[in-house]
Amino acid sequence: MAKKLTPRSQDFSQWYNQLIQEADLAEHSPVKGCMVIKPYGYAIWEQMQSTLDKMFKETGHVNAYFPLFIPKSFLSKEAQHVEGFAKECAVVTHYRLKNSPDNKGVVIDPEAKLEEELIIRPTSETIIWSTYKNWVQSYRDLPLLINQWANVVRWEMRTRIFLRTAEFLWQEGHTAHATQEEAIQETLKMLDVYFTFAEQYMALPVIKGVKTQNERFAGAVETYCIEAIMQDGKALQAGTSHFLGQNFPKAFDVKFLTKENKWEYAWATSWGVSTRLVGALIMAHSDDEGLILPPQLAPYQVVIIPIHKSEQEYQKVTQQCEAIAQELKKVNIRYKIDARKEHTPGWKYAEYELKGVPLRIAIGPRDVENNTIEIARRDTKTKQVISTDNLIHIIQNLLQDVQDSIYQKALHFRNSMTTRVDNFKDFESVLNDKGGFIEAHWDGTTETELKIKELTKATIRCIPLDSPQEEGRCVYSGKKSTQRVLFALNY
RNA sequence: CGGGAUGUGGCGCAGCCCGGUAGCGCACUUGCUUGGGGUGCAAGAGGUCGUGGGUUCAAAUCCCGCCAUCCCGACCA
Repeated sequence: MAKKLTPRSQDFSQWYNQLIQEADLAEHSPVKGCMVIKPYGYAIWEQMQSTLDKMFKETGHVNAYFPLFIPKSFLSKEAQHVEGFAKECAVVTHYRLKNSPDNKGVVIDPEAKLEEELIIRPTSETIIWSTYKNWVQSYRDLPLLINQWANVVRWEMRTRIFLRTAEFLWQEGHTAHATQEEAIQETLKMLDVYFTFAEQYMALPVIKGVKTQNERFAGAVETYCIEAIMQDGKALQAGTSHFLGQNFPKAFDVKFLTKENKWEYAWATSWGVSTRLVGALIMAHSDDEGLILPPQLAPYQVVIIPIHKSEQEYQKVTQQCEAIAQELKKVNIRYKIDARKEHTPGWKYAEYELKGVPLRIAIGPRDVENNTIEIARRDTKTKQVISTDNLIHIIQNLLQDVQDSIYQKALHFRNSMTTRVDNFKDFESVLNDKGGFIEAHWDGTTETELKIKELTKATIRCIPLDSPQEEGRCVYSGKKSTQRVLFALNY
């Protein structure tokens, strides 16, 4: 092996950065915090997109597109919201450039100053609710179930490729409902969609929970989330779903007439996941040899590599590769044949391991004669020679097996990295020595939460939805508590 | 946005302390060779030394500003 990644155990973030570079996922752009998503990285995002998009549509949502630019004044209509985002907004002030007087470039044309500055959306609640105002008049117009795929900009001080970039891609759902109950149901329904997507497609075990007041989305009444643990023991928020109450409808005056002919404000939700999920996928499953992708999201589920010496062998072997590919195609398995002559098979093995392709098929002259193939799993690095009889069935099973076993592996890891703690000394030592999720009692106050954060850098990732009621004492203050919450260091 | 480190061909690095006109490995091109775990040999091509100033006869090298990346902190998906 010529190329070696820095081992995870030695330097996790260096491993992460190198993996992204070597697997050809993304690279930095000249602007701080921005990334170029390269074709292979984007292909993973496209898999996520198409899966989620289908799930959104199955739950009754439709796509639309709202503009990138938001009038500055819109942002300030919801008090909490502006406070949350003001510090990280990019602002457009002019609409024209001109040649500089010394002819050495371009300068902003001072004549072309905008009357009202435009914010580049950090999220679209304001522009969307200002639009919904015109769309909602009667209870018959509700619910409004709209999603958009878009880019947003948040001017981050400290960036990390995929996990926190200044510009990122995401989807944001924005729904309007006639009743509070329906909006809450929608919020939870979409949380479930994210949960299913994470668990079944990303093979990523996640905890459903609700955010504390302190961690809540600016402008939300309640923020729900799914939280995952990464291989270095840090938590990552993988998706959020907000019940927005009537905050935005009131700020933007979105009212409707009920059956009883009375005016009421609509009830709102919003929910989103972003390209951050690509980072989550990398950090959850991959190893020191490279990426490990769950078959459900891998751009190629199977790579086929012909092995040959003479031209005659090449013809024979690639013909067999093509025949098998046709079978894969029939059952919608995503595949790639790499018949390039400029690289040896060994080189290609290493390459596709780096890129995390779940299954690798190698076919050589001996295989053609014997009607066999060699098939190797990326996750376990095991390989076997099997007959081409019943091949598709075996591959389908293997793909399912890889999907299941990387999920199980991640689940075992999370379980082993979840520690129940009942005093602050243990809290600190577990956090320092081991990391991961800490289940502990908390007295419910922001004051205690902030104090713990100040002392340990750990935050409350969520109050798990399925966490049982249990009498206890706050791990920090010793005050009474009825439920454990999840603490962790986080991305 | 504060503290620290770094920036030399696509990638990884040496050269900088002690100024004299840029080198190594991988990758790339061509040819032969090899091909079931990153083949081997030979010949080639490729660099505004992040960027803008300054010092100097002369700057990758010394000084200052800026930009970006990485790590730490404050902030945040």
